[in-house]
Amino acid sequence: MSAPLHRYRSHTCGALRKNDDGASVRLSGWVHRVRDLGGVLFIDLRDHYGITQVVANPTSPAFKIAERLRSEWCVRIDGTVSKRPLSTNKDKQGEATDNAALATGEIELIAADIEVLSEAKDLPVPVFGEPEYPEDLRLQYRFLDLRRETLHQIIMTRLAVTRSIRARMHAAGFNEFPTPILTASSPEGARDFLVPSRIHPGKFYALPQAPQQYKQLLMMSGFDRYFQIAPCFRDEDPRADRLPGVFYQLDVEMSFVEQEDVFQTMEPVLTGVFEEFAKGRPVTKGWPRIPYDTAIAKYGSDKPDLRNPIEMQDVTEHFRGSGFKVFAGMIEKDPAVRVWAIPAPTGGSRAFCDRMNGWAQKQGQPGLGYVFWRQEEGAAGAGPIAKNIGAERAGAIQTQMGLKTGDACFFAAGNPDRFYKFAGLARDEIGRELRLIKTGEFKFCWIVDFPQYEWSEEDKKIDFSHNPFSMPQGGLAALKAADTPEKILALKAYQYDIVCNGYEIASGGIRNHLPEAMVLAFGYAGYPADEVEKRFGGMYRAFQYGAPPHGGMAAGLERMVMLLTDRSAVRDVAIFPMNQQANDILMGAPAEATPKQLKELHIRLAAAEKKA
RNA sequence: GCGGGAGUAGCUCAGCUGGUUAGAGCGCCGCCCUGUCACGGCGGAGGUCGCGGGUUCAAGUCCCGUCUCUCGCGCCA
Repeated sequence: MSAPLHRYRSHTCGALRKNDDGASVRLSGWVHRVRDLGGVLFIDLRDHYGITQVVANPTSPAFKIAERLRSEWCVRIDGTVSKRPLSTNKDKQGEATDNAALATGEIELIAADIEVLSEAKDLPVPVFGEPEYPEDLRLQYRFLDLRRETLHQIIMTRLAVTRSIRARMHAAGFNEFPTPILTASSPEGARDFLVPSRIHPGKFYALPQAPQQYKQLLMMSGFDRYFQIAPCFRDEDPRADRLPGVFYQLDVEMSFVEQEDVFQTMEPVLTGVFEEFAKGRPVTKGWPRIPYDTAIAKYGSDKPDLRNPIEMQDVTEHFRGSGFKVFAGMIEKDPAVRVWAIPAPTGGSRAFCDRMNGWAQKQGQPGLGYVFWRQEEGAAGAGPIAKNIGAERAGAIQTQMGLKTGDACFFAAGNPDRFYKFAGLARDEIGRELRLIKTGEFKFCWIVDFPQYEWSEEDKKIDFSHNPFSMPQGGLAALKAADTPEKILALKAYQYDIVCNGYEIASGGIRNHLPEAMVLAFGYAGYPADEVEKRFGGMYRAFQYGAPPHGGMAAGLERMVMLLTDRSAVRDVAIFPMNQQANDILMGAPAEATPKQLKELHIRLAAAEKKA
């Protein structure tokens, strides 16, 4: 030990072990916790790498300084490593998160000298422990929140996931391309964040909602396989699974591929990433491909949680002309009306059925009809619907659904276009209430064959249902053959989602790369050819010069990390998230601009004009 | 834009059909304590009950308005 000590540390707080016994070392870190016993004082010293217990004895000059230390002061401590004399803290079964066994638990540092590097005020949010703290306070003091063990580890997991994705994508022959952040507004989709131009008065850049057009242009440019962990900016209201402002996507595009090629390439990448970070939790091998229509019919959702075993069935025929006048009347009046049966294994009690009925009313529905089967009535079942439809129909439903005594079945009737969502919600609720959803695993599927178009009730016109850049199945020929609104609405797209545990984690498609097909496709949605050329000028032009068939997908990074780290909100896995009002309350954004800035940008605010 | 929930000490929350000086735990401060690791013991400070108005002899509590946060719907190609 003849070399001079480093100014701040010879080791990290996670490094020392019992074979370092007797060594003179220097540590720097934060005061995690102080336990002052009067005659002896313990400091848990923490840095990124771990925690080391420091002991200050009253005979040491360090003792006086140690008595002053408070939580989260930043200090440098010199001392001698010592095997712990009595109890160690290595194998302890830690209950509290902060008190899990320490890797350094067999040693401690006998303090000889302590230097206070910087003091900390009283903490608005504690770093020690995991108490509930309001989110706005945590966001305002994000730097303190990030020091906390759990959040610190979540962020490290996020970084590791990102690293793993990059390695796997590179190994699969992809290259990572950065794409512009200041770009043109895209007329479809979410609201843009706009950036005013100083050089061009009255004109605006837009932050990309996704690098969609750039990645397609890279395919036109002959690069073959693109990926990027790309920031995406969308000015929409957030949700628990949707970040306000910015989120990151694993964005992928490949040339000369069909849908199956994208599946074969990406499924192993994502399965690999999930298995790497799942900590033993099972991950679906060989993801089922579920057509969109099937998903709606069986699960009432295009992002079904497959951990929930409930599968719905169509039982319309059992209610047609039945004594249950509400449903029978609906079926009579509108041929599109279907009746969903939502089986509820083990849900066969009046109390449970009533509870579900109450739940449906809270959702704004008139109720949720049901039949439940118990010993007394046999197949005839019990409950108001059972009485109305009679024993024969009730028995037929029981047979079709494969239900046993002690089970129940709920019924939702309506036009599928609008009503499937409620059936899906009921399926979720029943699964949750009956604890049928197996936690601790990752159930993946592909949702395929999305419709290319849908009828927009609001605009009274046909519109793209998902991605306008997707190629319809059957390509140009199918587009040309769709000469009626019915045929247009029946077109399926090479468009797919990856769903895991009820979350849409990726979305993609095979793109429409033919200018003629693009004009046709947009035309059906009401966009004239000259507008397509104007709005998507760069891409439309590129399509004229030998566009390769191509396709890809984009996967939400935060959603994947959220699932892997068992969080229920994507905000937990973002490093510096904004709050639900899209405020960055740590940095104070958005903020007012100075008059000088506004003038340079040729912006006059209505409020300022009023004052003037 | 719409609907649900919340707002009482720095934090988590209690506070009954309106009724004397608004409480507890954690945190903070002080004192005691030589083997703790959620250390322990004793004491203390700390409140415009989100804000504004109203009803009442009396409002944390009831009514109206408003603000903030949060969850969901709309929206999210």
